[in-house]
Amino acid sequence: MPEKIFPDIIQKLKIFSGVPQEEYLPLLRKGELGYLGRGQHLFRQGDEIRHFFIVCSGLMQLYSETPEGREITVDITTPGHSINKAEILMPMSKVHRVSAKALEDAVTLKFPANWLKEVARHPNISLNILSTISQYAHMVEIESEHKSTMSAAQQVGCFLQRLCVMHGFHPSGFTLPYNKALIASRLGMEPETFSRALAKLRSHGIEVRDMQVRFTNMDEIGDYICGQCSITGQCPTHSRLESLPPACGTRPDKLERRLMSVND
Amino acid sequence: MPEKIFPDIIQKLKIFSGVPQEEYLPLLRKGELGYLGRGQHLFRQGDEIRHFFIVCSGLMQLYSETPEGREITVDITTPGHSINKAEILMPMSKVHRVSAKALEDAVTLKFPANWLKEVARHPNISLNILSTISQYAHMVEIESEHKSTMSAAQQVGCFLQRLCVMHGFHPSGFTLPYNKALIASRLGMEPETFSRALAKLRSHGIEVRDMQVRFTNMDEIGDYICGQCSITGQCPTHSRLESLPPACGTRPDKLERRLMSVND
DNA sequence: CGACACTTTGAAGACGATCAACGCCGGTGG
DNA sequence: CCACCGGCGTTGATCGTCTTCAAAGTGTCG
Repeated sequence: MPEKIFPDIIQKLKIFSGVPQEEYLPLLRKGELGYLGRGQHLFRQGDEIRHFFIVCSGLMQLYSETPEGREITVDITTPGHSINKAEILMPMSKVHRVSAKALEDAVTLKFPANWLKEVARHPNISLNILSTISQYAHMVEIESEHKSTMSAAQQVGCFLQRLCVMHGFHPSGFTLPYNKALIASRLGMEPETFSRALAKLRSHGIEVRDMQVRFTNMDEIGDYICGQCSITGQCPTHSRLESLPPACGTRPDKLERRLMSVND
Repeated sequence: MPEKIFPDIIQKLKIFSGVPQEEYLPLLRKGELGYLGRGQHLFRQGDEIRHFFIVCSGLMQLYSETPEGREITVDITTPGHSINKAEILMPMSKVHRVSAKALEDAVTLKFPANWLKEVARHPNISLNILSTISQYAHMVEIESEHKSTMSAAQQVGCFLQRLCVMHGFHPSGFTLPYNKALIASRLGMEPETFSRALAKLRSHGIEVRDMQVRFTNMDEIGDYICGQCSITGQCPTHSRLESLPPACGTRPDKLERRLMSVND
């Protein structure tokens, strides 16, 4: 009876949003609760894909390792999110491309892979899954873009703001939900670079001391995060942070090309 | 009657695979043919999302522009692929995040956005859409990872091999389907960097002269492209290219950490 | 032939990764 | 209670890679 143990989580599952409880509770009950200690793995890169998971409590880190031992954090999931949708629904992948590790004691609901394929035949649920995968793809695309266009400081600034929005924190003061080394790895940079980025951001209205984050210049933080960056409204990052020395200066010829392309 | 004009394309549409023709042809006929000259836009960054497209002929470039006029190529679609699935199925995005431009004269089938939402209620079609979006997300994720772990030369090598597989080219000699500047932009690097990367690759069994690509060392090119890189089989890139000077040397402490983590 | 787009090559500079060292803290054990 | 240790974060110095700027080579097309 997972809905008895984690009522708040279970009621807000995105993949079941809009589906009546009496319809999806029986489906959910087919899941098996699993308990993980901090540092334990849910699965590892290279393991066969057998299960679909919903995280009920605890943070999970999805990461991949290069042959040389470099570790890249692909995603960090919070309770209520699911793991493995995309891999299971992609016909030709049989093996996990990433490892999943508990960053703290965690509880998961585990389903056989086929369960998801069955459930996905349900039109409403299928649309929900489509929507979350699309959203994820969107986010990855944007971050990838940022990686080639923004300096480390800009990326960090953008990330902190997204963090604030997505977790519903208060911009004038919140605590980082995980440590800095992890965030750095999540952003594909070294801890040293991350640290130096924070230093640069202080003069731009983003203050981080220990684990405490504070955005000043609140007037610029409006509806939060633009289409460029993630969701809706105006983007404080792209306006505020552009005064940071950009990763690379603008090449005038590109600017010209852009202006010329207006009238084609 | 699009199926009369582009029979080969229409019969191989991924979103309809496994669905009987008599079922999807009526749906397809609701589409409207559109003709684009080279350089014309299908839509632009910031436009409202109104349509779903299937490319029937011609290459389309999806790209986004930063405020400074830098142009990032997000994707290049070949005939038979669709454009806009993810954006339409993501509830909160109302506006295109990227522009779509014809790289050559092109023909598209155009559907109202709602058409896709309707069609997606069809269980088979919905699974097909899920699968293609998952695959796309997967690819973006991998390339993003590559961006932080591989040198420019390694990325280019990896890309060329994927190109060869995905387009079904013969590894011992094929022609680049689009120019080098475009590939560079696709990989998020400058044309100069791309050019220098090709020079480095020559001593590693990948020869590119003008638009002609030739892989030597064929014995290493097996089933092509590993789970790390994209699809199935063995990955020539990760084995062959690791003798290239890596982007950054391996840090022994990380290697140790990795070896230690084997027994937890 | 000359204009133009594309590619290549060289030289300089900027940025991030790396290496090393230090400060800070919480926990452990004497 | 204090000394020691390991994990974490910061800072400084150095180095490699990619970007940038500049210039020259190649090809196509009018």
